[in-house]
Amino acid sequence: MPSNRPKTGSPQAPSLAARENSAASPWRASRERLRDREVKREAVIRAAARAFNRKGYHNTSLDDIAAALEVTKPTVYYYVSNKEQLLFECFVAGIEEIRAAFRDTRSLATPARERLQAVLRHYGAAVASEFGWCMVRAEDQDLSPDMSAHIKAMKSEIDQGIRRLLREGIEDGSIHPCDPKMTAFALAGALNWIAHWYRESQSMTGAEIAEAFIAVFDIGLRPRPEISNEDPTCRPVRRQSKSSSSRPGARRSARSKAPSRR
Amino acid sequence: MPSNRPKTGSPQAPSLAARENSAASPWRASRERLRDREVKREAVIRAAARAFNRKGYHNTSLDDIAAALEVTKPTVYYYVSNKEQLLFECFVAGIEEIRAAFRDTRSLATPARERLQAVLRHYGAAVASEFGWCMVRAEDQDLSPDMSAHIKAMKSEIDQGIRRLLREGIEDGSIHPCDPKMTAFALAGALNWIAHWYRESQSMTGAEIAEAFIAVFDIGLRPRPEISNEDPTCRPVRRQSKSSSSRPGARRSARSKAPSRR
DNA sequence: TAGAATGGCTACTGGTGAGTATGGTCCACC
DNA sequence: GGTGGACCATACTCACCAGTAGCCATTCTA
Repeated sequence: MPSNRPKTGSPQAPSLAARENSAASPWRASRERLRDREVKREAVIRAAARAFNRKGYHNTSLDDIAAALEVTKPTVYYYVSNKEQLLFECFVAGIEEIRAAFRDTRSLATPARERLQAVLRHYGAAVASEFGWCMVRAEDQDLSPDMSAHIKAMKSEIDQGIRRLLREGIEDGSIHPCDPKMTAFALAGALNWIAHWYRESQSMTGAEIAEAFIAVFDIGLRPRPEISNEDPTCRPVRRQSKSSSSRPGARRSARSKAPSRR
Repeated sequence: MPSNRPKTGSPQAPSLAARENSAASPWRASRERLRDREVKREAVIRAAARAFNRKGYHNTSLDDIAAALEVTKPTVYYYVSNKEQLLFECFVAGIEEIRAAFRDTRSLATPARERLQAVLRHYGAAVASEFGWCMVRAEDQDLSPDMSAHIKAMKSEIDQGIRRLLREGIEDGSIHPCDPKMTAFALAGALNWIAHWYRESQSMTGAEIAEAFIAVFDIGLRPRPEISNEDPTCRPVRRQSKSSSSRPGARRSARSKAPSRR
């Protein structure tokens, strides 16, 4: 195995994405004697994620990232070794969420379809998160073979996890027989794509989008005589601000004004 | 409206993607007195698409593209005005396929669900084509506001087309009531994502992948008592080379030990 | 209080790649 | 047999940006 495999910062840390989302530069706090290298390092990574998200990896210079933090480029290099590593760390921060989702559901005793849905909800939330762009778009071509291999392995792990849940669901009867491989591709693709169009300004959260997608995948397009429009799983997604009338086809009963949890 | 909207080369040409796929440089032919500016221009665009596809937009220099054609950079600039336009042209070449699919199906008298499926089949083929990467990945951030707006408009047109088919399907009863917006996102996302993982070496064509996805979307994950496993729509996807027998549906096929490519 | 970390800055290097100035060659047509 | 234009190459310019050298200030430690 390669001796210089990329360091993941603190691999066992609870997850960068999970922390509270302070947009302010911690350098100000540093001046107030509060210094914590790890906090700053994470701020660098988070700033990078935001910049990549907004302008793309190649259109973001380390000067941009430094400027966002009100420091200079060498300061950024004080916390990360290079730009590539920055992308890698963002990727890891994003995917860690999904891996956690798999760990959490593994112990549940529910049918596989429900466990799969729980995973997909987390998946959607992760993709719509600050690190979603990096997780989804980190390209082989932009990374060294080492890191590329790492990323590929982690992606494959997620893919295999979904396939496994599908197989289990087919076995326990909670999922209609299908080709696990292609189905996993379709599910992951739909969710990954969220990173391409989702902006935080959107009226829905990532989990809500995932919920809507799950409904689509669950029911399917072909009419289901056994499920009425009243079924809550095919309710229209709720919208917060704009055209509140989402006029979903059919009677109107389907509206049901999804009880706004949260 | 902006005076300098990007020229699309020959907008009414049958579609660049449709032509035969000659990998050879036409400059050799040129030496043999056969000169056709348009043919060369398309060769440039196709070479660009191939390079973008393989290495990404930012990792591809115009020198690379020129080298692939056995010419020099100024020659490339003789046919296109800049790199950005190259990306734009590739995008247009890809999306034109999908627009054609909508035009073709518009006249059909079949239920909307079938028309939608026809469109999605074309969609999948287009995304897996040489120009798929460019179509799917052309980023706002890499393009001038002008071109970005153009691309956004074309993408929106496709999106709206899918939503319309969904609404029609809900109305004519061929599609189970759903939220057209989110469903369109899910469908398009799954198909778009093909561009991220598909390589021509794959054993399936784009249309075959689309077919498999359609089956997933059509039936849904939740078990359907009214559809047996024998139903052809939930057959495992056929593969060409390896297990050549398409061995449709049925018991053990569900496992299908998805031949771990590579 | 020396001196060692620590954290940050200014000011650079070196490479890459988009785009161009200029000029040569071949052909068509007069 | 010369002239103009289409086509393509050599050989640049210029800007941007990743990454670094070296120095300064502050804080911690002995």
